[in-house]
Amino acid sequence: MKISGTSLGLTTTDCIVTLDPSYTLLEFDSLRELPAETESLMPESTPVLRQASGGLCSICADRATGKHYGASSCDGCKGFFRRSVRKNHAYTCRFSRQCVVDKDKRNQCRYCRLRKCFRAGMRKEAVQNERDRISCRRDGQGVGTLSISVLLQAEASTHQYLSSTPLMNCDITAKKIASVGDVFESMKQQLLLLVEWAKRIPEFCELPVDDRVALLRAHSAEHLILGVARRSLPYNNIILLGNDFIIPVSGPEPEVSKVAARILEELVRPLRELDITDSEFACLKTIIFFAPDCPGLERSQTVRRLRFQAQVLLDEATFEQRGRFGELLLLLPPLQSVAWQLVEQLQLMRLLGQASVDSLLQEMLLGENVARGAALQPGSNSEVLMFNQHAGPALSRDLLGEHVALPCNFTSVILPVPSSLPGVPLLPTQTGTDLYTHGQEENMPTEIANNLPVPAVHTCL
Amino acid sequence: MKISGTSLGLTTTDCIVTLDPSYTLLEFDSLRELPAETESLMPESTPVLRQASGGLCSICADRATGKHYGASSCDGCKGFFRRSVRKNHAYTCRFSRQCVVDKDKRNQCRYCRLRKCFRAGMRKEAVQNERDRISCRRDGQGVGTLSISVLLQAEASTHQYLSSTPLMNCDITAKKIASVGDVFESMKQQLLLLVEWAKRIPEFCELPVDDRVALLRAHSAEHLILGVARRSLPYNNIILLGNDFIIPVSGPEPEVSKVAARILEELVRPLRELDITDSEFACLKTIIFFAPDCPGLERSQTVRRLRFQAQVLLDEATFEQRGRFGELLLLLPPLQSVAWQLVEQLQLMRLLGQASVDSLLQEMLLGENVARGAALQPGSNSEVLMFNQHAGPALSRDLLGEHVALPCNFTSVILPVPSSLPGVPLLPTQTGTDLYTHGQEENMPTEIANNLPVPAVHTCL
DNA sequence: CCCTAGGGGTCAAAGGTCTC
DNA sequence: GGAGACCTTTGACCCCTAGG
Repeated sequence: MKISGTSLGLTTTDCIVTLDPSYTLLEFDSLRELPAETESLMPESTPVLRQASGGLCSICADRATGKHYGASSCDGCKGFFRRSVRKNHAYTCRFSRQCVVDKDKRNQCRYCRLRKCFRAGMRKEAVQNERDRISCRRDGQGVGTLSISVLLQAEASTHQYLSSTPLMNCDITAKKIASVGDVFESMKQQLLLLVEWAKRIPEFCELPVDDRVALLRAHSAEHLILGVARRSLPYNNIILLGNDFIIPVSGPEPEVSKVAARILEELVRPLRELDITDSEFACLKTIIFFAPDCPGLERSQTVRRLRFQAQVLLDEATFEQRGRFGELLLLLPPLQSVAWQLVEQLQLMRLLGQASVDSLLQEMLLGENVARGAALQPGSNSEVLMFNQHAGPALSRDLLGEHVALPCNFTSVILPVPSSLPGVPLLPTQTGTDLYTHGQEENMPTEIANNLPVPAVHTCL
Repeated sequence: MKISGTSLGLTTTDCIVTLDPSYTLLEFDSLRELPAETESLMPESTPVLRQASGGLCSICADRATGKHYGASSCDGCKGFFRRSVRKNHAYTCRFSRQCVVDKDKRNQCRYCRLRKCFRAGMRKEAVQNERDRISCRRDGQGVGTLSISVLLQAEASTHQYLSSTPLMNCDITAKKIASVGDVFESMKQQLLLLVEWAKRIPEFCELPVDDRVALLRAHSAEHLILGVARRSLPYNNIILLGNDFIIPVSGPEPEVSKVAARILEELVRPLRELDITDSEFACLKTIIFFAPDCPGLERSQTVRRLRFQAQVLLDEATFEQRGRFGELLLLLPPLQSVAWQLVEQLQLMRLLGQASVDSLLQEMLLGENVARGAALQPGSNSEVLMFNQHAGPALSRDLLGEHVALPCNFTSVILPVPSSLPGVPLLPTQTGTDLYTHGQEENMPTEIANNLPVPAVHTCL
């Protein structure tokens, strides 16, 4: 140490020369701090709070607040030294570098004050790097424009119907087992809520209408499954539908129970172990929703960015627990898998004539672009058989170069964000009402109704 | 008394201590792993893992004073973590949450420092409350034994055949377009390599044989796709098979090209944009491999832990780039989707009699538990039609309570870890040789051959 | 009985804040 | 923009205890 001593007063003789910015040439090594030891002799008996240390500042003889940077000093000299070193200030003495530095005159010559700081034993090495700020600027995190609060609000808005009926039948044993019709009914409700949910996300509303439709269709089955899994978290061996019906694992319908069992085992169980939070759920849903590989997407890059933002939000919401982010993302493959099985069951039931599939379900879940009430599009039978969310009609057409443009004449009817109340046909307060089949046109805003027939999803937007 | 400082500060903290709801909700005990220890178990050979040596703080690389709260760390990071958890601080990064945290800069961003504490394995549950010592709960089990170096070696061992032929035909234009037979041929090779790869992972070898078979079957199609995607990274609009044939997007076989197009678009492109590294690839493959939801798994929890270790390894390998970990994991759903389509194509081709599917392919890709040369198992036709990796025969039987025990009399022939050279029927040096069909029994180790007929996968183990 | 690892606490001296 | 009174954070250092 004492390297400064070696470079001792060599060049510092002319009075006008500015201090070397890096302070390496300073000769002030003749440290003679007098009162440094006094304080150590003093017992702690002095109850004076702050500048209790009985010493004096070895630079200006003000009351010292302790040792700073190597010298007993006051707060003023401490701050002065730190600022000088941090900003690498180069001061000049206007006189002959012999200025008096005391409590009253210490601000009259910075050059001489700094020189005295060094002489008193302050070392510039003791000044640290700038640190993080302490103050609290509560600004939301997030990379882009997506924010957790918006996502949480969107999520909350789609639950308002349920929560409005306070604690609606919390007793599971009192709930009725869902028939196939009840399941379809619930699915329709949830799909409509999904549309509502999406419309609460401004970034979604700014996409072209075709992209909006494509996104809504792309992973709707996964959203259904994810939603039902989450709703069922508090219960054991039971799936709770949105319309308050239940599906027991060992229910009457083997096809239904099969899917239910997988939901419970592969989704509910891990979700429960993770004890997923609302924020996490909101992010996960958004990640699933903004699917950049969704076929026919015009703004694929935008969607990719949105998904990126969502996954970074999730990462940030989970960083306290190592591995949690990954575990949450790793729920997506099984979710997709279960969703697939659900769609397959649907297809099968429709093929076997066991159920009439509503047009909304047909369009969103089965991926078919049907006009309401119109017949099935011809020529897609084999594709239905080997249905696959991605290889459905849309993508197949795409890959075969048979791209069929989605109807674009409905742009005018798109309501970017629901202004006040959701303008959607509402959820029934009592379950069991088929709110869509045959009864929907009347409930729709007239400007949409005028354009009938249109694919169902378009009418919801 | 010296309480002065604290008593003064009592009222001034509120603006900093913002309530972060997620902060208090984390209790998540089940997945507590300490992969931080993995590196202590492995030689220093891995160049990938920083935080390597045991004497360094895994947060800031200062000298560590021991393990604190679950991570080897210095006193500074220890104190920082305790204070942060105790006071429930919610920090904000002023930049983009990518701050470097090292000895010099660790105080520049508390958000990033705390985040790194968590990522390094610190757990807030380990911070005890004032003077009140709870159980000193030794972390006991759970030590992550998986290491990147082992995974990299396993990966390298399955490439040795290819790299032994130096730069084998780097000119793509000189390569031949694959016929359907060539594709099958390549798939078989790659599946055998997958078995070899798995056998290089000690943790895999310690699993019961039925679990090993189940894992090998579960996501084999995804491994094929992932491998081919990676192999094709350097090329444009072309899929490069393992046996050096190529599949152009606009090839003669529309069914094949369809899958190829998706591979290129949904996998090759993002992988190329990410510029995936060897370590990342190795982790990703392992994550896919250890699929805890795989039907019929006995040691499901063990597999889940292994996957957890793998995903934490990947997280650590990618932490420098924000969002990278998530983007990599988000490749898995499309990978699964493409794999599904591949399997569907296979099913279809077999149904239409366009190709004879080898028994290995049948077992591993189509999920059927067939004895070599035996006829198709009856009664699964409808299930084949709606094939689904999870809902395939095995799971269906399971769910229907028709669990068919896998043959367990082959335990004795299992070779835990390949001692020297892989003891598998080797890859042909020249392509086009069908090494499996009708010609395999002669190539197998005799003790396996004596037990014929057995499912193909068992014989490989 | 002692030793050690990893909990807990302390407080000098860094840092930052904010009004003149 | 600087000065400096005032408050927070950091981390080296030490104590304590259970498990070996």
